[in-house]
Amino acid sequence: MTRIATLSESRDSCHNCRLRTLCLPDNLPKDDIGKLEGIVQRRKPVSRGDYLFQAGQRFNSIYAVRTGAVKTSTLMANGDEHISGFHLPGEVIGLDAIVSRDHPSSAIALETASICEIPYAELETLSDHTPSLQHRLMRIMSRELLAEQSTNHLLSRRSAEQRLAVVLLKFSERFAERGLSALRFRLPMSRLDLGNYLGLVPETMSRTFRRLEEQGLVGIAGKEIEIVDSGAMRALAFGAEGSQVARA
Amino acid sequence: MTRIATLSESRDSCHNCRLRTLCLPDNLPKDDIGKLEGIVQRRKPVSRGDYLFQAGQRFNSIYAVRTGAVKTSTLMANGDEHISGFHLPGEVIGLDAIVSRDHPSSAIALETASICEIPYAELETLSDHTPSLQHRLMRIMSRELLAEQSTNHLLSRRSAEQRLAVVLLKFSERFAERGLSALRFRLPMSRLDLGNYLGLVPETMSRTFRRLEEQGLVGIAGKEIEIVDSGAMRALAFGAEGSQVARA
DNA sequence: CGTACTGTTGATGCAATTCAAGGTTTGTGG
DNA sequence: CCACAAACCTTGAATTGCATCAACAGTACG
Repeated sequence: MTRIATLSESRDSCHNCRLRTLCLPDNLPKDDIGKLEGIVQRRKPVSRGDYLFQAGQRFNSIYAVRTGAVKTSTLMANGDEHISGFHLPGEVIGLDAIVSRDHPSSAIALETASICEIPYAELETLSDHTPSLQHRLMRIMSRELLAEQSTNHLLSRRSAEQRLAVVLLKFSERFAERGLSALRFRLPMSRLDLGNYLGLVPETMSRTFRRLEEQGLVGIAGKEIEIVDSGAMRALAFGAEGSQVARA
Repeated sequence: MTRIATLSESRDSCHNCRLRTLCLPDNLPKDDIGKLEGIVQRRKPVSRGDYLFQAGQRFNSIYAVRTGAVKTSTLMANGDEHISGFHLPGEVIGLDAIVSRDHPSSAIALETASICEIPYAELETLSDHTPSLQHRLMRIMSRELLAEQSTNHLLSRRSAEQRLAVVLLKFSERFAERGLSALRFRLPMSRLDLGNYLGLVPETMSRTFRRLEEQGLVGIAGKEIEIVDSGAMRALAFGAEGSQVARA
């Protein structure tokens, strides 16, 4: 039951993973983390453009991002790609496949990434008699649901400037949660991909980035982003007047 | 363990509920349905406009729609309502609140509705030693995730006509799943609400409905909808050369 | 060290919003 | 059952924000 950690296990273990508070192990008792570790497979790093899985492929595992970044996308009837999300370290991918036999979307590495694979059958068996893990899974699903809702929200009747402001602030938050700077970061995806996600064409992305820069809200250098006036950004992103933090 | 069903229990029980294959009891062994029934609270019907719960309120229960229809919505920073979904009999509401202590959105009856309330703490305790229920919950969450994704998809770069066609076809499907006609049905929400959900202004809704009717795709009489040419509807909704994106 | 991908800029067109006003349905109390 | 208010829905005209088209400049990389 209690496994003796070898040196290499220790370096890679969920116990010591910097991301454990975001990922599956959060709130699990030490014993249960050990059990989880028993079924997690750490695969060799994937490179930019590699598929973790493809749409239509049989669902076997869910995946947790350890380093790097991943996008998930579906192919629409006319052959166009629709990007449904970007996934940073600590996030779990593939949960939308549990209900059917097959993955509804593809997952593609945006840059070199290391990934943990968790075979779902084994995870299910383990959680059958591990309430803490079960509760954690429900909470993660609920979190994903919230994230999707907020994306809906984002796409519904907002201007290009607002969409970009919202998404930049959201990335800022997500980087901060991972111990990185909230004010200076590097977007892992192309403008094309970000535009696709936001429902905007690349030309509009370019012009909108420029407008935010001209207004002194952000600094842009390729994929490097600096949030210059986060108050004004928040005001632009969420509603007409005043940054939302202004009210008690 | 095995409960003797009284007459009134029998009429209202999950065992006999017409919706059990859509709702929580699906795929559960008889015994486990019995256990589930032990914690389900059937409340007196709510009327149009009544809240099941309000955004910000403490999360205690999830809710299943038995009859009628419900919308969920959030209030945006500027005071506007944003409708995040419409819920028909057999669907479960409130799953987005599991991760936090509070409901992120409000649930409001669109018409007289009867609702089953399931206290979440009890559901969690029960599922701790009821794998079938646990698996069912995960599958329902996964289904919700898919539904949200398809809403994102819908809002991302599609014309008003396409959005309306997609949403009408989706309602058609959902009514059919519930044993109602797929070709003639009554939308439970106002055009205002449907427009809000689709990210369209009421004027646009009105014009778009009319255009679909003029093209002979649907028949419209207030909230009564008839799908006249479902092939053409599908072509418009998911099809190749609708209006916007026609490339090689 | 060129080929393909990604990003930028300007000119033009169009779909959906906005503004304005009138019509219709729904619900409520007398 | 009617009267009346409050929603809800429709129609037309003017406006605008984003897409499209076209051309070109970086940049990444085999």
